[in-house]
Parts: sequence; structure tokens; C-alpha cells
Amino acid sequence: MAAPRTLDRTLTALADPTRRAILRRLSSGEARVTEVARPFSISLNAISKHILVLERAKLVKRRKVGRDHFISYRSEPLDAAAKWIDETRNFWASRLDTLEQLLREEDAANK
Amino acid sequence: MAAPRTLDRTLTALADPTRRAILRRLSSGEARVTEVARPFSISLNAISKHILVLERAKLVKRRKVGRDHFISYRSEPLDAAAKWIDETRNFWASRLDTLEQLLREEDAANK
DNA sequence: TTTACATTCAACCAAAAGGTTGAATATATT
DNA sequence: AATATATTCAACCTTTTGGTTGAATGTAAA
Repeated sequence: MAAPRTLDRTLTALADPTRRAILRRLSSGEARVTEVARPFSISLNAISKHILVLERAKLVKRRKVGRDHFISYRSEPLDAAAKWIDETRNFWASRLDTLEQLLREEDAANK
Repeated sequence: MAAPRTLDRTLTALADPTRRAILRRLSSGEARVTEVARPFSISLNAISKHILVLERAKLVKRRKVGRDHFISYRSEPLDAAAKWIDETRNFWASRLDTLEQLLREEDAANK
């Protein structure tokens, strides 16, 4: 099982709309930091920080070539997050079934 | 489509381990705020705030009976988050296929 | 009607988040 | 060698977050 902090980082990174937009922006492959930043109205430095957050969450990879840093998407954290969410939903689905069943039994006992 | 802020709130709420633990704690049905707080080492007030965050994200529901507030889990936000993550993963799966294909073609052209 | 209990409100605090600007660093270009 | 470009680092600011403590509120129990 991955350290829980990994999930924290993934969800925190994804919770910000600017960062989600940055990820989408990488859909055509690698992009340099300046290219990533272009469509946004905030400063290049702010984008640089967002990229760092994504990088720490392993949602992007950085490939340095000379002065250029090529940023690209990594799918693993999203896979792991999907797994966690699915497991949690399954956990709840069974719990809710059980609760519903209990209510039904209780109901039958009171008839 | 749900307002994007909804997703922000869901992911932000889920990004905190204490709040994820609180959700799990609700698996046996409703619980009063004090009951929710019991296993945690932080103050009741801190838990009360966490519950408020979960409530704003609609991850829990509150039913007031006299002085007791009964907190229970709501599944919709997690369903919506799962949907978003799946869509995003699909989006990426097709993009990555395309990129890989491009590389293969390029490779063939250079043979 | 006092007293106890469940919960929130209010004020406060330290640390983190998200932004800014300006300087530093490293690499390209002329 | 000088200049331009790409990026980060550093300092700073404001707002938010996650926590605290103490008081207020509302309800239940003695």
C-alpha cells in the first residue's frame, strides 16, 4: 500500500483548478514551463510553483534539456487515486447495504 | 455538469487524512459529533471544524435532534469525484495512445 | 431551577498556500 | 564577450487552514 501521504499530495494537487488546467494543457505531450504558462493570466513564477506541486505529487515529470525544462504528464497517481476512490465507494456500498438491511429487519420485527 | 468548485471542495475535503478517517468512522451509520471525535487526539472543536468542511463538501449530512447533531455519510460527492477521475484517465489514455502512435510512425519514417 | 451536557461561536495563533516582484543562475545566441 | 532567454530562488504579502482555549447557546436531567 502506498504511504497515505502520497494520496494526500495527489488529492491536494488535484484540488486546485489551475493545476488541473495545467495537466490538461499537457495533453499534446511535453511542454516547456513557459509554454505551459502562456494561456494563464498569473505570473510565470506562480505557474512554476504549481508545476513544483504537481511534480512533488508525481503528476508530472520534468526532463531538463539545457535551459529548457520539459514537463509531461504521469498517469500513476491518478490511477492510484482512482483505486482509492473505488475501494472507498465499495466499502461504503457494502456498509450502506448492511445498514439498509438492518433497518428492514428492525421494521419486520416491529410489524 | 456540476460547478467545478464542487470538485475543488470534494478533493480538498478528501485531501486531509483526519477527514478521511472521520468518514470511515461513520461506517456504522450516524454518529454524534462527540462520538465522531472520541478516537482522535485533537480537540472536539477541531473535529467540529473538520465536520463543517465535510458538510460544505456534502460528504456528510447533519440531522439535529435536540442538542445532538447526528452526522452521516453521503455518497454523491465521491461518486462525482470517481466520475471525474475516470473521465480524466480515459482522456489521458487516448492521448497517450495517440502520442505513442505518432512516435511509432516517426520511427517508421526514419527507418 | 440548577446543573450537566452537546455543540457552536469567537478570538487568537502558527504554518501553509497562492500570489507578487526582483535577483540569481544557467544556457543560447549574436 | 555581450546579450537574450528559460527557469528558479528569495523575500515578501495576504488569505486560508488547522489547531488551540474560553465563552455562549440550547437542551436534557436532577
